[in-house]
Amino acid sequence: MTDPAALSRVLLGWYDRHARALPWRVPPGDDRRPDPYRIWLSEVMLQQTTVAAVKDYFHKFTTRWPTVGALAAADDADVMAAWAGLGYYARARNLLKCARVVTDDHDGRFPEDVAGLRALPGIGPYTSAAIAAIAFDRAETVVDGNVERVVARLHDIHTPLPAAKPELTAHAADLTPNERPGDHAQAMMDLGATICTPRNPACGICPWREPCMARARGTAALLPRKTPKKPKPVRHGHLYVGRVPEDGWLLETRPAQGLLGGMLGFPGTDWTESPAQPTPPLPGAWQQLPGEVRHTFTHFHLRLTIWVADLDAAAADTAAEGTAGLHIAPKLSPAALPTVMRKAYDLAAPVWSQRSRDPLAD
DNA sequence: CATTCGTGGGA
DNA sequence: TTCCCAAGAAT
Repeated sequence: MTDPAALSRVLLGWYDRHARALPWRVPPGDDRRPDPYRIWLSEVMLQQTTVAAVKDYFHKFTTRWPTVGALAAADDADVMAAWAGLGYYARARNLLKCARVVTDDHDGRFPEDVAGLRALPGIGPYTSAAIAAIAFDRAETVVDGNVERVVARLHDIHTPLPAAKPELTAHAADLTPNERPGDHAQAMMDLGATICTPRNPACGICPWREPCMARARGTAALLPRKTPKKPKPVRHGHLYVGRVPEDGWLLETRPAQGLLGGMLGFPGTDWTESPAQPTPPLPGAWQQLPGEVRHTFTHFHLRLTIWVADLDAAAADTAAEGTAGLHIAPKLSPAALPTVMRKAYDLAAPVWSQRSRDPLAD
């Protein structure tokens, strides 16, 4: 059974019985069409992100912004704050750009073809095919990490990624049916997520256990091969958590480009491999906290020294005006911070709650 | 083609 | 502790 049509038929049969229930999914057999806005939003959130991590954010976004038009009208800072903690913040910036293009230039409706979708901010080869297939039932081929793994095993392909990508894509395209292409795409990803997993694949209950070449040769768990990744260097920096009476905080909105771009955070030094000199963002009685904040990004480990100070409101306000993005916020919701900044908050905040219990402490 | 860009959970 | 990785896109 290596006929692609037969393979897809078997896969769809499995999907009809085992499709995962997901907040953005219309179950197989349900005649309703998915809402393209919800499919787009979920696919962007799911880029390099687990279903478990996405669920609460998806609910929060669709409740607060039920339509693409509502999202397009949102304030940038509100969307960035709502995305805080999910990571890859360029996605949130592009999400807003895309919502505004769709609203302003496409009459509030998403393009239904891959080319039109692909032209939108934050929508690449994977996401354009996913939206076209799932939301509009186009016979497009979706290739994500799951599909790469499933196809590499089905055909026992040992070429390492990313060099193997074209070959894997060709095989995936061969499997794509003209009937129910959206369900086929989701079935491929469900199979990879629940059966054909990276480690300990459950080959014994796989609907493709018979045709799978890697299972026959005992190589499934070794695939797909990947070129080794470079080690992560350690970077160091200083971060300054300043408080202003009564409930104010010294914060910065980071530049729109680069790491944590557009996100709220505490000011500090650059993060470099050789430890930098402490350099406060403005004058004050800065005190170094014991310990440090450790955080790992995609391509480096970070160790931050945290400094705290009580600042004079008027002086801080004046001084902050001299630096782009720096400002005094009347209050702070830690949930609006990216995780590395929330770690700094968690380390620094007890300093003041301790002082309020014991005013004589200094 | 290589690099940049987050985070949390699991082995 | 450390490593891997998860429905990738932009440059």
